[in-house]
Amino acid sequence: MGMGRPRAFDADAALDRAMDVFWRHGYEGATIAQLTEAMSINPPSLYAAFGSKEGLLKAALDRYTEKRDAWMEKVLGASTARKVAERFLMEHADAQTDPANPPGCLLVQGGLACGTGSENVPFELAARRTRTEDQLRERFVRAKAERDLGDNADPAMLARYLSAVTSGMCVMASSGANRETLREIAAVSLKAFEEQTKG
Amino acid sequence: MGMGRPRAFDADAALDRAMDVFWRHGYEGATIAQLTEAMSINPPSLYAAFGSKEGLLKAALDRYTEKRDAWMEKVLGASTARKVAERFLMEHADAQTDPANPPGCLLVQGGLACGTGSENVPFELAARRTRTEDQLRERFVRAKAERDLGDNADPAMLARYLSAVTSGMCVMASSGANRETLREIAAVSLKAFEEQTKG
DNA sequence: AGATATCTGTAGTGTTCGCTACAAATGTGG
DNA sequence: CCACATTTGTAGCGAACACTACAGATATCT
Repeated sequence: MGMGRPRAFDADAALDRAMDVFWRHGYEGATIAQLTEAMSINPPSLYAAFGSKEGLLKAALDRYTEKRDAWMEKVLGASTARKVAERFLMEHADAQTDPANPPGCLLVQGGLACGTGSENVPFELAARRTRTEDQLRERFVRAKAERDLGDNADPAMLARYLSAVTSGMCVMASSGANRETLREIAAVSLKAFEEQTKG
Repeated sequence: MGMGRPRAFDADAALDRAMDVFWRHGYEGATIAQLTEAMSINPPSLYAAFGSKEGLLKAALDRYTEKRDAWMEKVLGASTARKVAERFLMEHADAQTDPANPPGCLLVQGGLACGTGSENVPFELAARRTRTEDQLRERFVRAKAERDLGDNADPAMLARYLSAVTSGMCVMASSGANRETLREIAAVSLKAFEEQTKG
């Protein structure tokens, strides 16, 4: 028994192309025609590999999360909670205005509100955003144990605050805010973070 | 010559219904069938009154902006820049979790990224968001003239910061954040605002 | 080499989309 | 009461949507 004709395209490279389309047009705004053209494959290959449009999105999100985890490891590796916050905010400002990608972040631009039948998509994106928030919170819990953060610091609230600010930066980036503007917002937010860890 | 059969529905009430659908499902996720059903009219009435789906969105946004302007007048009427920021942030936390509306804000949930042919929609929403930011900035310029804010305060940056935070709160609200959570974020942001106006 | 299993490209499928033709209905002005 | 202008409901338009049947191509395993 044979093992069948091998796949002629690289799945990860194709997912990177799909990510770009979902990022630029949102889940519902992206059409199969645009996706297959960007991925340089035909519809049957897409459906054989990923099952459905939503399956393709999930696969693209998995790949996005992989990259993001590597990035977060670097951010969370900073020596203090304050430096973690600074890296997180500043690198977000840069990433969201990186000309190599559409503006903002796939987890926000992908779709906050979707039509009937795609209700799962916003949930899926929210779950990935929550993952980042959880990683931050756990890092701040550690900082508290290490006496880097004071006893009255609230790791969950600090993580939520940083998550909210970066989500807001996504919205600004999607309407054309430049890198300098986002960095200013990040700088103000960092001061808020510092204030919050003093009290 | 006669004046024709009069319209049998109230346009403003219909727009309120349409707003809700766009808000909940986004521009692209909202279908004409859902809109007409919510508005309790038939497609020809919709097209006679608003021209197209995009025309309906713009009309709904105009109505939304009207209400928002009234709301902003109240916010901007506070006696100091700090109180303006506090009202702006706290009332946003409440409005975005008001059970009378879908979570978040129409100007964000409506669609940050859209498909080919609807590129205008994100621009339209962004323009309305910018309006709010402009109103805040002008209020802070006034506060500076009144010696309420110091000479080194940056009205444009303060306005952008508040705008970014409330946009971020929209994203959190859309994924289920409750009122208390948003108020906490607002409180942290208010401290950042205060810090920024001291330096 | 031959049998088998999977992929690929062509060419569609049925459904839903935004939108509209048309005729009946309903008001105004003369 | 009559001509006219506009709206209303029914019914359906062409186009675009996500998705797939099918046949030929290309690999593996015996």
